[in-house]
Amino acid sequence: MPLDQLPRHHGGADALARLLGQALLAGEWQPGEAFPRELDLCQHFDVSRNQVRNALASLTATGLIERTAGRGTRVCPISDWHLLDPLMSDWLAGLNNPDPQLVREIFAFRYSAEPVVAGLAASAAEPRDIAEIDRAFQGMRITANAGQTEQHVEHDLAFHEAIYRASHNLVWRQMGHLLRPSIVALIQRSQHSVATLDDSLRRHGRVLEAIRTGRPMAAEQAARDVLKRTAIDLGIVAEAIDA
Amino acid sequence: MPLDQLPRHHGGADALARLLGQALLAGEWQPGEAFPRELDLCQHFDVSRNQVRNALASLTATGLIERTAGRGTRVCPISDWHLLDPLMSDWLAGLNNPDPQLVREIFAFRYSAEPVVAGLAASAAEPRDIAEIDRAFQGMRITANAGQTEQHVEHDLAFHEAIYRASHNLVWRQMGHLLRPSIVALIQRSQHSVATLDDSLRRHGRVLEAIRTGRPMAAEQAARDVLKRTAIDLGIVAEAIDA
DNA sequence: CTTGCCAAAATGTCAGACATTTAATAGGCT
DNA sequence: AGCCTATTAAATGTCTGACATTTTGGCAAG
Repeated sequence: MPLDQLPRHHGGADALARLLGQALLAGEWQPGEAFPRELDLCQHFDVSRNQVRNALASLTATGLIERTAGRGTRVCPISDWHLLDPLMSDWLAGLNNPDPQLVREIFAFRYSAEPVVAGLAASAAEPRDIAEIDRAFQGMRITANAGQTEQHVEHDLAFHEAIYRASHNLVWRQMGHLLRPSIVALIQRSQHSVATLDDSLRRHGRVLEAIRTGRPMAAEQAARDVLKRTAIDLGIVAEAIDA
Repeated sequence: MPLDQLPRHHGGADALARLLGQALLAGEWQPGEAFPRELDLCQHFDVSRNQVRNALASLTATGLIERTAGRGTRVCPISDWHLLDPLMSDWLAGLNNPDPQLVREIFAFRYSAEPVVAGLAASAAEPRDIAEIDRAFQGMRITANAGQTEQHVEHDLAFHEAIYRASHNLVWRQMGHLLRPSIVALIQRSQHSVATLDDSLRRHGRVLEAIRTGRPMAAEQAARDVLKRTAIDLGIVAEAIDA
């Protein structure tokens, strides 16, 4: 609501869309509330109406706002947000402190979906896919120490995304986008001790092994185990539920 | 590629985006191929450059095309398409003869995902959700004869969408959009005899019952059975694999 | 109290000129 | 001949101002 509290921006319409989108994702406006008018945005950010309109078009496309001629611009309820839009995932991943509720929802999705995806991957993966997963895994191993969390996270991401790709299904592959916000939230919340990193690595390894040997059931279970570890690190569940 | 073969359109930029989007989905252009220039589109459809640019912006947002200044507009490969974008689902559902490959991919996704969703629904559904599913089911029952396929399909859609909603997960709910193209393709391909309709109805009923009584495992299995029936009707697998 | 009309305010649209980026091309130098 | 560079052409991107359309609310007449 307080437009004045938003920072100035640098860059084109995409940067503006990102700024406004992230403000909306952070809950700066309540659903149903009115969004600032075009001309106010022009004035505040000192950009042309063109750029504002382009940015607002992106926000409309992601279901964050709804615009009608004469009425104005209103903020949509969370249930209307297109969480699967890659743009949205990108904005979410760049958010400093995403809504915990949202993080939990996305994680709950992963917890139910990723075992299935791993199972499909175990059935459908070709040597090239396995090589890609393996490369990401080796990357995780090498960077599994305190000073390289940045690179470790990238390899972690690549690992999971490669599994989605290995499912060889167009729809599942699209969902790989959701991984980035989920995993980025992970590092922002958890302090990876050496012990948990080692444990996490071992569990990832079991997923890789199950996919490599083509055992869907084992892959499902292994993926579930990885996510149990992740749930603990995210602070979603208390420690020590599983073995 | 042959721009001249596209029909004239009536309506605004949204209608134009729909027209072009469906042409792309129908495979009128090969991936990597060049897309007509803005001014050519303006001339051919006799609309302003604004409308063309808005339409092309939608196509860009759905990952169908990629635009770069100076270079032009090129068609993206299928793997880049945002199949989960509601706009895309809408266009797909309105397509007369969608790419069989695409239909199969979407169905394969549903076959792996929907049992999980039904299981979640069995765990999380509240009375209101169950009432909604039940209402859709009764609608299917009433319209289960030859002359009312139109309404029957709508109730069928409502049934499955209600289950996605009953999962009470923001991400899964978004995926309900994919149902429409999938189910619309179903009626275009299969001639519902009275016997298959009755069978399909019985299987849907078992899903409802499992969700109502809160049995996730049973719901998973029942959902799988519904989709096996659907696979036969879609011509994806031969008859009579299951009981 | 209701109805109808008008005015204000917001988004949507148009037209034209201009800016920027990219690719191809022609030309000159070694 | 071959390579490097400057120029040109062609496409998308941007800006600006005016105008159109839709919605809402208020005001006045019935």
